[in-house]
Amino acid sequence: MISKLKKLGLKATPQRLAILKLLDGNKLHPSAEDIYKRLKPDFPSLSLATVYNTLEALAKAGELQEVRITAGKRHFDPDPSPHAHFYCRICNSIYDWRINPADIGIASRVKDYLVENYVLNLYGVCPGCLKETEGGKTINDKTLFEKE
Amino acid sequence: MISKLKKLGLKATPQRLAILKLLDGNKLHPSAEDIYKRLKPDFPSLSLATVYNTLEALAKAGELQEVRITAGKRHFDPDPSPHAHFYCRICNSIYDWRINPADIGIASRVKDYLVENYVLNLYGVCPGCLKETEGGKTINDKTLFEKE
DNA sequence: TTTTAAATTATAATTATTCTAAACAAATAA
DNA sequence: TTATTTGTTTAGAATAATTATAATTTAAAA
Ligand SMILES: [Mn+2]
Ligand SMILES: [Mn+2]
Ligand SMILES: [Zn+2]
Ligand SMILES: [Zn+2]
Repeated sequence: MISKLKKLGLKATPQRLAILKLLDGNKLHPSAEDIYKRLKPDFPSLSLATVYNTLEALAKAGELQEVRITAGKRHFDPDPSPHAHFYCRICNSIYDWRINPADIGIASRVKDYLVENYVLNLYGVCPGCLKETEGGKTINDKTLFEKE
Repeated sequence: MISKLKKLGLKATPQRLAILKLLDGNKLHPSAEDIYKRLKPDFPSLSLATVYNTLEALAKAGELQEVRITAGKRHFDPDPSPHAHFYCRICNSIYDWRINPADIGIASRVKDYLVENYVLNLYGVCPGCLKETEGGKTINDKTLFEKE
């Protein structure tokens, strides 16, 4: 992990190592503040600005991706590979949603546009929250696409 | 247009009519401030808060959709039907990108998730800006998907 | 070690958006 | 028509996430 930072030309500071360790394999898509609050007890001197600085450096290096799926807040994903995200409006969780880019059918639609990147966000209710409501209030069980 | 507002239970104020008129058929996906600056000369009393209020009321009524495709700013689209958007990093324009939802292949992937909505944003260079650079600096002409 | 360039920190600034409460005006009732 | 009600507009303050600043600290090179 130290060598990973050095490879990127970044100094291996304790703060950065702690952030990297927290993110490693993390599927929760935490916000900068999530990370800050989680590390602050073990790192009383940690500044929120450092969290942002580190996240930006890692993002620029292609080591993580930013996820903009909610209104005002960015989330961070240690998996930089292209994949979609699902946001549950009940528990506010973000789930990975693996879609083969070819299946989205964007490549064939490039027309005269140069497509360099894409973001696919899905919104709805996750399996866990759907179970919670079974037997209770009924949730509309039509998907957006069934409507059409 | 007056009746449209009344149908939604909204009073037909001059401000709202001006905003509706500006948006009608508008393909530019303006921000709240774009709208404000555009109308301010003809409406010296207009407040930015009114623009936001009106946009929120119209969005809630399903008469328009919000487009979150850039970092810190929302854009507004008088076309509430589900469609994707393309953001050109050169001219900062937002283009409509019509994709048949069925072609995205999300419906078949619903697994145990209830999918109520989706957002598909594309990023790159638009045809006009591609032409500008022809003969000049070369832009990487591979799409995201050709890489894979 | 000593040096130095980079990183961290606390705090201020920024930016888009939302809130507030007083003034105003459209719709309705008298 | 006039009065009343209720929703709307307005200016400006407040908020929230993020970014900038400048002094201090520290990792790593010399
Ligand atoms: Mn992810
Ligand atoms: Mn559009
Ligand atoms: Zn959930
Ligand atoms: Zn362009």
